[in-house]
Amino acid sequence: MSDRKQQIIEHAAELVATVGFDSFSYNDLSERLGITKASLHHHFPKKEDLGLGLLDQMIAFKEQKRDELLQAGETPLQRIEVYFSFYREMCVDAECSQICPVSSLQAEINVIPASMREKLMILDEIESRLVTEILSQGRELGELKFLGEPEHHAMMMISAIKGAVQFSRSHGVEAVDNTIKQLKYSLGLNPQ
Amino acid sequence: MSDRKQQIIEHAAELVATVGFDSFSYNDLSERLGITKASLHHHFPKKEDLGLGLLDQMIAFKEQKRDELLQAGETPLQRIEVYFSFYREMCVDAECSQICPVSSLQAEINVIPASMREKLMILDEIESRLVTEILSQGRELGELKFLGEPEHHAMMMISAIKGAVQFSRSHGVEAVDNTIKQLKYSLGLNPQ
DNA sequence: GTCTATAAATGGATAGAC
DNA sequence: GTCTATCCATTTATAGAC
Repeated sequence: MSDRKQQIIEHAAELVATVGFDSFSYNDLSERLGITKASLHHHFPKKEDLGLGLLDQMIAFKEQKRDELLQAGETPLQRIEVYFSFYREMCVDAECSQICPVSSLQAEINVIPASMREKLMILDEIESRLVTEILSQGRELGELKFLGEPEHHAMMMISAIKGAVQFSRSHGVEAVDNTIKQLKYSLGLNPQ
Repeated sequence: MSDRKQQIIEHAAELVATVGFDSFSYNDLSERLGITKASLHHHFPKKEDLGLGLLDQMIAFKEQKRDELLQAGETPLQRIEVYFSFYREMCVDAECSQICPVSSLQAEINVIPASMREKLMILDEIESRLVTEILSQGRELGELKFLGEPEHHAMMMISAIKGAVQFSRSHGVEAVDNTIKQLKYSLGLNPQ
């Protein structure tokens, strides 16, 4: 992947997280990058191509993060902390309020091309499996306590944390902080 | 409010829940209602006016639902069941997959007019207070068991259920069902 | 790879007749 | 209240020169 392509995708990622896929234009990218719209079309002929390129990148990034997290010598408890803080930083870091790009694309599911929907499902799968695995291991080791299937609890936690990030746009970071706190209770933890 | 205005708002609500505020056009509405774009502009000169009209309607609807729920002779436990089923039906009912219109607008927060953002916060407040109140009463009566502040647990629950509805677009209704199941555990309930 | 120029379609919005 | 007609800006996308 050329540097330029990479650069374009990075800005596209930011725009998806702030305004959504359908609401940003090649013109927005053109201004950010200082090149013309025509040049952008050279790299990604259709907006759909750009969307797919972005999703491929997101999949690679998520797989890498997952492998880092699972191969590091950390305990399930520490892993879940890292997972939480990833989302917490999402709403603090940016100048313009960002949400999880996956949430953003899910909200636009009836607007984005079908080809993008498929890749979106892959992304979901990776995260679901990751959290499910952490929860399973955590319960086996006695570090985490919860009732029901790890897979179901993972789904609830993922929904909650992503929903909270979206909510933080009107309620501030407290929405995320409080949600994380209660999710820790749901895992039998004491959120100090 | 004239019948026509009401009718327009209803279709706008559906479009916000399916494709989002920025992604539907007066042309979409025109086709659905069988009147021209110009006629739509007569009722709502700017799209922002339509958005505000819709939000006012949503606020009124939510206040009414809240009053019904709180004044009915039901227990907190039954009320929380009604609350859950409201969101569950959201992803089953529609021909085209819908999400909570509030979630949809939150995802577009950097795109919608500032005047709409204010009304969106009011909507959030109503729901937060409602769930907080149900949880408070439920714990006092011993029907519900959870640690931490009712307000914080409410925020987590709201984020989770709305996030799950959004997730159901790629994961099916099970995302919502499983999330509800685990949320019940978090309230000390046995989700049969 | 980047540019200028331009096409074709769509979006929000207005003027004025009926 | 609804229509036709029209305006202007924006958006996606292409052709072809450098």
